[in-house]
Amino acid sequence: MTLRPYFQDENVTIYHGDTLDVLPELSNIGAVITDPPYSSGGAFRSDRTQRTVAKYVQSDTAAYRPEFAGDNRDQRSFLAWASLWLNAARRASVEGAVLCSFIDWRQLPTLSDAVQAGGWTWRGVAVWAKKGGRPTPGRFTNAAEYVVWGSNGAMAARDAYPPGVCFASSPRQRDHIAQKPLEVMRWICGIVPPGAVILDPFMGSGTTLRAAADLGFKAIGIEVDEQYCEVAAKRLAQGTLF
Amino acid sequence: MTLRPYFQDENVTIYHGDTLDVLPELSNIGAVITDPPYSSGGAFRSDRTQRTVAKYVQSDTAAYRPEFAGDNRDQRSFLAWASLWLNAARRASVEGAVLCSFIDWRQLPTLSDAVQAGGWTWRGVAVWAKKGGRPTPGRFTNAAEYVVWGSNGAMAARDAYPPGVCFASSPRQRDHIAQKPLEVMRWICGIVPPGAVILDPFMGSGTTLRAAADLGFKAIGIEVDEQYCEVAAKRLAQGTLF
DNA sequence: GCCGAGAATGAATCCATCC
DNA sequence: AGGATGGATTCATTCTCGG
Repeated sequence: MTLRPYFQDENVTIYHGDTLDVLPELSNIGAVITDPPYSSGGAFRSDRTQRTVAKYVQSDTAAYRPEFAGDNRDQRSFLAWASLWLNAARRASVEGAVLCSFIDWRQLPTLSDAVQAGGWTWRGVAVWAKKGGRPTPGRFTNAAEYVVWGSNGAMAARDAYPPGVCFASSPRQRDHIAQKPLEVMRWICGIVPPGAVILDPFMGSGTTLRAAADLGFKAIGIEVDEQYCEVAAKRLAQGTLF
Repeated sequence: MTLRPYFQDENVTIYHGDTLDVLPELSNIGAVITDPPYSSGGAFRSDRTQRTVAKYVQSDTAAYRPEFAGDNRDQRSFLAWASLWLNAARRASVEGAVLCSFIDWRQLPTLSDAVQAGGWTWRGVAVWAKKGGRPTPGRFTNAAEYVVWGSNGAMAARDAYPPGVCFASSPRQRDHIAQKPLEVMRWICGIVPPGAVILDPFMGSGTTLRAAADLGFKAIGIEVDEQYCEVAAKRLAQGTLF
């Protein structure tokens, strides 16, 4: 297979395609930072298999945001699939590479299993504590997302001390339902060794690449949905910061 | 078996004994709030089986704090044991009772399994974000503990909206290595329906009972180690707040 | 420019209906 | 009976707008 980038400049490369097809073609990755589909959202299977907009977007008046793919797996299938891409991403990575994957509370245990099944050493959990968040009567407000992180074997010592918890609001203006704040992705990049190539196998609107490029890293993104490839390419070409 | 309290006043009862022996004698519990031994503290069995003081206390000049029991289980054994006490605690609980158990990142997935194996409905994860925390070079600072929470069947609706993240420092002065801040236990009590009896099956130095009593709840504590029964009884008798 | 009031929004959850 | 659908609910934070 020969890969042709959807977009490329001196720092950033975007591939349009399924992650499991593209990953085997890559190598020399120093850090995998990503926000995969959670396949979450509700106690019942019928809730989880809704469209992503129905599951995750509450307001009718919210600006239109398109669906995203791959968010309808059941628990066992999510584990198997996550183990696959995590293993493929590790094989593309150098010894000592870092992995950071976002997840919600419901899939955190399953993802931690998948990380280890994929051959990574699980090293901890970091927390994005959201300001705001939707309250539910009589329950704890669901106000955090989690970053399961680890490494491909031993990690080199390094003089950096990224905090374990980041307080930040969801971005007001978004191209993707699950878009992360730039501030949060910059925080995660604090774990990356200088000079490492950063890979996001579920690029979405490209916040990881934007943060990586801003911080002087080279970065590669993979995205299955062409409309998000376009959004990300525009964002990176324009240097839009939000 | 007849239970004789180690300590009792109008709001609080302490039983000295193994939780698995005492729980079958209890009933009418409205909330289980506890901080069990994590059996964590290292990637290897030889790390986990150190004495608790060696594992968790780094400073030589720290005031002497006694060992605590039940912290040496491996992963599978932890799951089996946690499922046992969680099930026993649920059997002592009323329909709709709430469960909150502290845990660290390493055992969070296992505890979430045990909660469900014990018959509780898993409803989420709340976060205690610690101020400070010990930085490690090149890693995310391990600066959070987690509260796996759920209920015994359906929960009654209630007009309360406890936050999902609590930001608080570890107590300066501690009688127990794993002692939680009173502020954190008060926060957790925000999920408890008015009038519920609160149970802590791993009482330790009694912070849960102290917070519960301060907020007007009746509370029951179980502790296997007599010296902690004494510490907690003193704390509750004196009304010491820290 | 600053401040205060009003409005919008969030990877949500539950439950009654409908098929 | 069980899956799918749709509506109601909630508050901290942030944004907008006017004075």
